[in-house]
Amino acid sequence: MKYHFNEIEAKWQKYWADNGTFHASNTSDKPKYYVLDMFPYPSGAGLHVGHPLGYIASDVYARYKRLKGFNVLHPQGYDSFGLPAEQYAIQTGQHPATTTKVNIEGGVDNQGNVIAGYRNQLDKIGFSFDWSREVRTSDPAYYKWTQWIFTELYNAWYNNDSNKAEGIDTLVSAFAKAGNESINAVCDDDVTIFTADEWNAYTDKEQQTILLKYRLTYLAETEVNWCPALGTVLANDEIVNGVSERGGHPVVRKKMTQWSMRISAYAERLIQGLDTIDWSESIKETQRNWIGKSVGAMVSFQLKDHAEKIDVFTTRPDTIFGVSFMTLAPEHELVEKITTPEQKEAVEAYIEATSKRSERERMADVKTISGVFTGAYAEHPFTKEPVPVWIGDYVLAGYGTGAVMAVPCGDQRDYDFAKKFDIPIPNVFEGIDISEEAFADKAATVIANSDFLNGLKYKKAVKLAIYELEKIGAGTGKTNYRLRDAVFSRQRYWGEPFPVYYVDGMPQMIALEHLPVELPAIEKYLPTEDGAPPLGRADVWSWDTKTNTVVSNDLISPSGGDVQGTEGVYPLELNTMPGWAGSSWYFIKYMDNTTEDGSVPKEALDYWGNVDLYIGGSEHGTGHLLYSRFWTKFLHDRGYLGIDEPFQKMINQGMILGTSAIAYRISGTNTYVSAGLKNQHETEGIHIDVNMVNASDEIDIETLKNWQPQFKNAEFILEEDKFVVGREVEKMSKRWYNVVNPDDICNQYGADTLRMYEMFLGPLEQAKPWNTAGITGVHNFLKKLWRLYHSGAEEAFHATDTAPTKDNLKTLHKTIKKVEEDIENFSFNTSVSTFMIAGNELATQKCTSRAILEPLLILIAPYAPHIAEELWNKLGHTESISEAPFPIFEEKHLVESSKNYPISFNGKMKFTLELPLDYTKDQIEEVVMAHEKTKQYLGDRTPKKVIIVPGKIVNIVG
RNA sequence: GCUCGAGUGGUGGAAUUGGUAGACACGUUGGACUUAAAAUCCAAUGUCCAUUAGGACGUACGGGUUCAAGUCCCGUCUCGAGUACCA
Repeated sequence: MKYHFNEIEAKWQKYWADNGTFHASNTSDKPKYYVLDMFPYPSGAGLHVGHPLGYIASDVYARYKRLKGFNVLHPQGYDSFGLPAEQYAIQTGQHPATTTKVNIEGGVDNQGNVIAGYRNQLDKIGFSFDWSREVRTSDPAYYKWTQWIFTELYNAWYNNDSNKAEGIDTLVSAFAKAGNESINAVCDDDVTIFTADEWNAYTDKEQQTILLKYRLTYLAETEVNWCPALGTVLANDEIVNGVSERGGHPVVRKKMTQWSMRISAYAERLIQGLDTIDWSESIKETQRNWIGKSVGAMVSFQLKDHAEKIDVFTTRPDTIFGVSFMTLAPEHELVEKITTPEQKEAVEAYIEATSKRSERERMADVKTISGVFTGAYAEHPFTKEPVPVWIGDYVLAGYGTGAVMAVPCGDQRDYDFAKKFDIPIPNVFEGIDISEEAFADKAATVIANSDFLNGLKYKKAVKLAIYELEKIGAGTGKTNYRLRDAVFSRQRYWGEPFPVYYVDGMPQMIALEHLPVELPAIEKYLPTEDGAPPLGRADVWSWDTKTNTVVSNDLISPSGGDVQGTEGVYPLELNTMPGWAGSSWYFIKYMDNTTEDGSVPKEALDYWGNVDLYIGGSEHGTGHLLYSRFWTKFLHDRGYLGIDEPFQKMINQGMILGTSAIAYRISGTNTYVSAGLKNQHETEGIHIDVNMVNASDEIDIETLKNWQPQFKNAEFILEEDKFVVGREVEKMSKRWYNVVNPDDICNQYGADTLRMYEMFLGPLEQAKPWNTAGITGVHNFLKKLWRLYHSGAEEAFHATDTAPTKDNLKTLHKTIKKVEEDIENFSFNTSVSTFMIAGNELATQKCTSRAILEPLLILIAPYAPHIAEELWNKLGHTESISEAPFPIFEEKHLVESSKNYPISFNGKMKFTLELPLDYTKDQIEEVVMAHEKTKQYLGDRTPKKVIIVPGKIVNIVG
């Protein structure tokens, strides 16, 4: 009987769906295990073979954990809000909800494109997902809770004393009792001190304005990254090398009133938490860099002839006596005020010139040193000497205070600046030559020429400097973080609407019982003519506070302006939330998707806890993975979650690259040469579709001629009657014609082959090229496996109750041991090899024993579940193989009585010798030395030494 | 520039604690079966020298430690990823 994988796979996929085989229960005596994939954005292009790699790995692990007796939660869903659907909507006029649905469920869009649908593609691969828990972030039932979390963040502040987020009401009552002086909160820099009496005398609007400076999500005019091409603002992590991550469009700085998330409040806990989770060191390092913690001091320099002080942050307060000038960012607010009339022209010209340079130019051009003297002087806090104040664009407005105390002897940038403008470079290091470059080695620092710091090493000097600064009121120890608050508004349509309306310009939250606030219908998915976001086009987009519903804008008081809302109807927020909003908590929603109101009951939260294993790409290192951790910690603080970290262990799968096929065309002609002949001509490489090329890199000329018109009348120079193409490894992309569709692979070889081959390609975390040619190896293995169970007459199913032989048992148990170790270490590629070896050995042994064939199937089931189910069923089982227990390894079957010792001479293996394992060193030496081959290799030399490691090796030295 | 990771046959890769380098596959070559092809099966396959027996070399490069190094140490080169005036 032949291995009809298509029939078998369809049959078992249907069985799993019909029987709810992989439905996870929220109550179980078994230990829980939560395996999660980063959910996909359902794009119209569908999946290529690179996408399911991580899903296959997590599926193997999930299935393995089930066999090991765990209650496994393995859900899947869609991150279905986002830019591509909206861009497509702008182009085609289709509602993004429609195209998103087609992209997930399959169908034909109104452009006539046939879309396979993510769900259909995923189903073909045979994943053990519990689809009853599916989430879609664009589903109102889902984003209701995204909106709710937003309101919770709004109604919270961060108390540094308790080191957690608290309800805003505790802050309000503290203000009413004692003002804000003793409040130790994370808040905006510009809050002023007020007393309880002052607070109580403020109008409601004044109070609300102050509270916005404390809330964990807040409305503020901030300088944002505006991308004109996309018509929206972007978060820092959405910008790569000064251009937008999506599309590569230029980004400019612009002041706008936007919602922000006070993630900076969690900077320290986000760093500390990394020590408690099992993630790769590289991604932890990425997060640490992004958060950018630096410990140092704030120092104030009093300006001469001005009341203001310049505050600077420094990590080297120990070098304070080395300060010979200060530099402000050109955008610094004091620049205008302190510039002297003589310098005014030069300063203004400089500011003008730098503001014209884009972020990108500034980054590309680090070498050029530029700056201008303001004419102003500050006073050194200790020496009282005048310190000239310069401006320079090497100081960034966005980091620290936008000003630095320049210590040219200890900082290369300050050094270069001082050299260029002939500013003195006082040396504050003992025994260090600074005539060539600055000296920045903290460990080797001994301070000199620095009054009370003389002779001290780095650590002590820092401590003493801070102590003295505090004593004279000129500074204090401070830890600074690079992490900025995250802008949370997007001027887009296809995102979560904010549950916010405005009364007299002040934001008001819509209560949970009235959520979700659903996206309104609009005509066109573009900004309005006067520049408002797309939601500005909605006619029914106002909040009626009497009915708590969204109503027509016409119901806002017709007089408009300041007296809006006289009817209790107010305008709703026009921005939507960013792409990362929905993905910041989706792993929680999977824990229960059955409740009427969509809430996740506490029992489910407590039972599943955090994700035990998270698999996904490392490209989300500074976005999704940071925001999810932030929201988890926040929800933890507010008592909604018991866990403090969302993802306990994470594995980042490597990218699967395409192996492009290149045909070589002789330059200036329409003649193509086979790859072996290309060096005889001047040629250019033309990408051709990899799906037309066979395993030997040959292509049929007729196929190529029919592929694209340009080949129709082309000439071909063959070698040995064959036309061979070149190969190149590059990113899998339509552009290079190297995309391989998993559906095609499933049809031609089967899902089990696809699954095993993806695992066989190489280590999970490593980037590796896909080459369909190699798939026959894995496919042949599955065919061999099938024959192992069909050894009867006419290849009918055949399994016997005969006792297994010693060799059978040895093969089986060796396999159990290796496969179990491999899965635990996520070394899936080596376990596929192990199966092949086991298959080959058992075939050689002509094993038909049920006692071997049954456990073998269980081992293979996580990798090739369909064939395993089919054979398991044929063996007489009525339950799914996923209910079976994982076989137990027994050492006794592997115990050997002898070892094939390698015999080396001076470390080089020359021959092997089979010897009993219970031989002592002396016995081994005796046999080896007496062996004729030893004498042959030794010749007339006398061995100096014989190294014997029993059970391992013999090495004869001499 | 800095941080991290990686360099092993024609190709993907294996070697988990220093102990037989190249498992398992792909590809290639030869053979069996077949009218033929496909499928299947068998054998060979790191490089070089040699008719064989066998020998030499070999894990990016140069050193070192060790009886023994792909593995440990020092230096160099190349590639990839992240980050980039962070005070």
